[in-house]
Amino acid sequence: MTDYATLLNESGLKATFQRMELLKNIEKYGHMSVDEIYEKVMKNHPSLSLATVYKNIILMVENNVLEEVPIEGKKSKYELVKEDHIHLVCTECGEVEDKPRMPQTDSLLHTLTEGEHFKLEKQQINLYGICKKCHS
Amino acid sequence: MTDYATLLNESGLKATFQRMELLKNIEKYGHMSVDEIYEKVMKNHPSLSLATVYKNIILMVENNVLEEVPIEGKKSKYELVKEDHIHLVCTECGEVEDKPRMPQTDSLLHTLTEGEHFKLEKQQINLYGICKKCHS
DNA sequence: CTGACTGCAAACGTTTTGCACGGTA
DNA sequence: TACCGTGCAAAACGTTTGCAGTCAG
Repeated sequence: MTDYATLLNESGLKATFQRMELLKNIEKYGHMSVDEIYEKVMKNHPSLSLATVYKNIILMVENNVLEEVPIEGKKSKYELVKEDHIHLVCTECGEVEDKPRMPQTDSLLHTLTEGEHFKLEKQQINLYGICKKCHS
Repeated sequence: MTDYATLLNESGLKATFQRMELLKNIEKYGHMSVDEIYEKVMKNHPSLSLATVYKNIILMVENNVLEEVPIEGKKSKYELVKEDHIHLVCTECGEVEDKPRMPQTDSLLHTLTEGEHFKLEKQQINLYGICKKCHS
């Protein structure tokens, strides 16, 4: 789908096989922790080093290709950088689902920081609960 | 201020000196990471063990006395459980400030999960940016 | 008085680092 | 070809655990 090689190059990073595999899997599964990524990529590329995964995640976060999703009581997950959205986090199975952000939300949050001398850079909304699958 | 002994007992926990010191410091500073808590409490109680800090934070989170505040790229901070609010996180100095939550926000987020079969339990809003002090 | 809590030290898991080799541009 | 990226192993770090002694209820 996405052209990962171009994405990487435009972000100033070399397009190695390992990096493209990381991106492919993260896009496929949506949100993944470091070891989930490691396990998945290992299947097609068993010589992959966990150190490489760590180095590249840090690098791609710094270069705005990936974004960290910190989650209460669990290890952070990572997702491709995309337009602002909300996370539905299932407290049972740990799955994270994206929801589009309503425009009203945006203006509401901007209003909040106005007159606060707080230079807003980024918004992060996580809703915790039980997802469709687990709620039965 | 708050009667920590009562708070602890009502939560089913013994009111030890160490626990009350943790709570006193967390309330005083608002939001603290594990080692910030450890360092501060150590000053008045040098024999404190880091293991005790860990054990008690886990316990107090489980018993709804403390709440974890996960933050991008940093270690989680902990705060006293209180009514819903928004976090302003400074990306420069790391300080976290509370802002009261507007009622509209609440209904907006509830609306989002309606028809989603997502049983909403808890909302978490973090706004990242540069705070008053750092922005000069 | 008894079970729960503390401090210590060791164990454990996760993340980072240094280095020799290999691959991208 | 030059430099950046990879894999490996070791080191560093953060967190958890087990246990003997202590304390709150």
